[in-house]
Amino acid sequence: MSKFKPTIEDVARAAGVSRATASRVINHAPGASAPLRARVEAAVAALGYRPDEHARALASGRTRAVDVVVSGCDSTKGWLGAHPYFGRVIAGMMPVLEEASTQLRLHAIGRDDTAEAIDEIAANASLGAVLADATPELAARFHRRCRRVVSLVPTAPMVPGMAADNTGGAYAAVRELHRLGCRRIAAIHGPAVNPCAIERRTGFRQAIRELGLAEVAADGDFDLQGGYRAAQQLLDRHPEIDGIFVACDYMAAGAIQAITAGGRRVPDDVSVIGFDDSIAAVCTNPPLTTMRLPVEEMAAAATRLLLEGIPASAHRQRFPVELVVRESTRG
Amino acid sequence: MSKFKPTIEDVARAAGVSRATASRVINHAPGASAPLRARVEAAVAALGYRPDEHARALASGRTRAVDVVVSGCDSTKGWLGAHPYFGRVIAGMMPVLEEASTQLRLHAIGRDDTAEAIDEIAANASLGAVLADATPELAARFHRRCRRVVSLVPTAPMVPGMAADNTGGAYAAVRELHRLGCRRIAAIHGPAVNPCAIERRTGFRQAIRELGLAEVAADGDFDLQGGYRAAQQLLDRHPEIDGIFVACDYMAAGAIQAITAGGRRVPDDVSVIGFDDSIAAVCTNPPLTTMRLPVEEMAAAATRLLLEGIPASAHRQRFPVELVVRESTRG
DNA sequence: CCTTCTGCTGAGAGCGCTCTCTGGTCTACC
DNA sequence: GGTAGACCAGAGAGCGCTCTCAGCAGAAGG
Repeated sequence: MSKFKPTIEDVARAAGVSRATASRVINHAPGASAPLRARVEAAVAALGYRPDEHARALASGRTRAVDVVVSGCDSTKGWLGAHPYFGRVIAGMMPVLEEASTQLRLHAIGRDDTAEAIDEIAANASLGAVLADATPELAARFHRRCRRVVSLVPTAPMVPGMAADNTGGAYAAVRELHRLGCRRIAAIHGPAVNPCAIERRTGFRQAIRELGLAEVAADGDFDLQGGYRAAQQLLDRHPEIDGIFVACDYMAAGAIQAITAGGRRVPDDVSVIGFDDSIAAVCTNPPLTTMRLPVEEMAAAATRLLLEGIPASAHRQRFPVELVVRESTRG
Repeated sequence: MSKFKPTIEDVARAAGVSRATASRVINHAPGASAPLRARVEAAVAALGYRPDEHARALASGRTRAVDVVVSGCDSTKGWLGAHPYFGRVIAGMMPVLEEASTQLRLHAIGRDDTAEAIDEIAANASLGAVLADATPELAARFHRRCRRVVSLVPTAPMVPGMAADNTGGAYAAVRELHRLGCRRIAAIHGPAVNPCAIERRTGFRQAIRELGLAEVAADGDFDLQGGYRAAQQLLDRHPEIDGIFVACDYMAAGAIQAITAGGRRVPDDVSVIGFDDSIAAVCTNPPLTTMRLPVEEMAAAATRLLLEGIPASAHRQRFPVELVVRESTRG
């Protein structure tokens, strides 16, 4: 209720020490004797003192804050709100930040005004930025400008990244469909420019080639409608298809709708494997067998890297992608 | 590339004016002549100057930042990451903040350490906080401590809120089911303590009573498994059910799975109406008819309120909830 | 007993900005 | 011509904090 906000000056006075000593105690810095330490701590508790982040940042040049950057917000309508991916990124970062009592600042930037946006983020030096879905070019630009940047999608080798094994995941998905007896396996790929989509495409191709199957594929846009249309088109042209690998659960949800709308059953007639293991995977009917993208783990690792300071060495960590069996593949 | 970060001092020097004048120009404050204004603006552009947020906040006592608070993060596993609601809140706020060049800080707080969390947020005075899912008690505590707070869920009358017409929405959903011919209408409600769930329950009851139908209902926990179990139990005990109102899309996805797993068809045997119009609604099979919660609009309005300063009058704005017809209700 | 070293502590100078307050110029009006 | 008023510019005092540096003990060593 009381409007009064105590400053470190107040704490120092209450404890009968100087501002410098109070600061030392509050920041757990060495060079303060036990008795004074205790006095200051008592004063902090008594006054309910909380350091002012801004003053601290100004004086020290460091900020207890991490930026999360979501790009491509204008191009895909409702991208940020609709796609389950971003919630997972944040959910993965939050506990790590919590523990380090660091703030999370969210930035949504469009395709065009990136320079402006980068400047803005760079201007308020945070501990660094997590790039949730940046293109390799954007990531490189960011890296050049800010240094402390970690990307969550595959990007140029010089910028640190936590990337999932998309290629291996797609490869494993196809092998799984094949193991279950599928012999006419098609793919619904993501946007041709998306780095993750590219890797998943590569993994799919590799598996198909190794298995000696014909490559049948259509493109979606990582959204539901795209999945629906692609599945429709695929089944239309290749009615013999008995398994579909879809590069993203959200598209897979659309694909399942298209398949059943076309009078076929999932998984009896067509098995479907998605990618991500997002909320979309559990909402479909039947629930989706999918390749789990460890988004939370990746985001947490990226955050830790930022918090600890990026070593010159650590670049491009790979995370395994695992099969999660549900009911869209025949048992 | 250049590590040099120009300060307002540099701008002033380059423009040949004092720091005060430079500040006036940069902040679009009155009291600077056109020629000087032009010189300062040129200097800003030439140097690539960006005001330091921290210094500005420290000096002025105001921050261009808005907090978003997500509570109940520890109680429900993966709540933040899994539930589509939060992404929509952020998506709604982002454009408004963008325009006002204001930052978005995200806070996830648990059920227990709320006092600590409130203090922390209050300490770094932002423009205010948007409470995404706070209980009425938490909202009241926040309001007492910070003043500038807007809740997105129904709450105590003294704390400003943007709330959807949950009651009316649930009422309308039941009327719609009835209009389509359903005569044995059941409900799957949300948690008994959740304010939104309570309102939806009220709306459901009111409609059922007016229609002279028997009240049949089960409880879920706003999650998929809860919806599944509730639907299973409902159909088990009341096989004659031909329509279900589910208080949240995510639960409805589970309900649809349970209904079809039990050998009935949606919508031929049982019509289902959800609530929210979240991503879950489009991923189900068939896609879900639902009551659209205008989350983005509510979040945007809340943000605007914070940005403009909350007038003493404006409390408890209500947003209409609209029917979105898809395929889980018989045509 | 004096010097050197170590370990605490406090004084004070900023960090980059805002904002009040003073002073100075220019127009308007008596 | 003198005074009031309006308007504009700059000086300077902070905002709350960090961090360097100097000072002053007391311990150790000669």
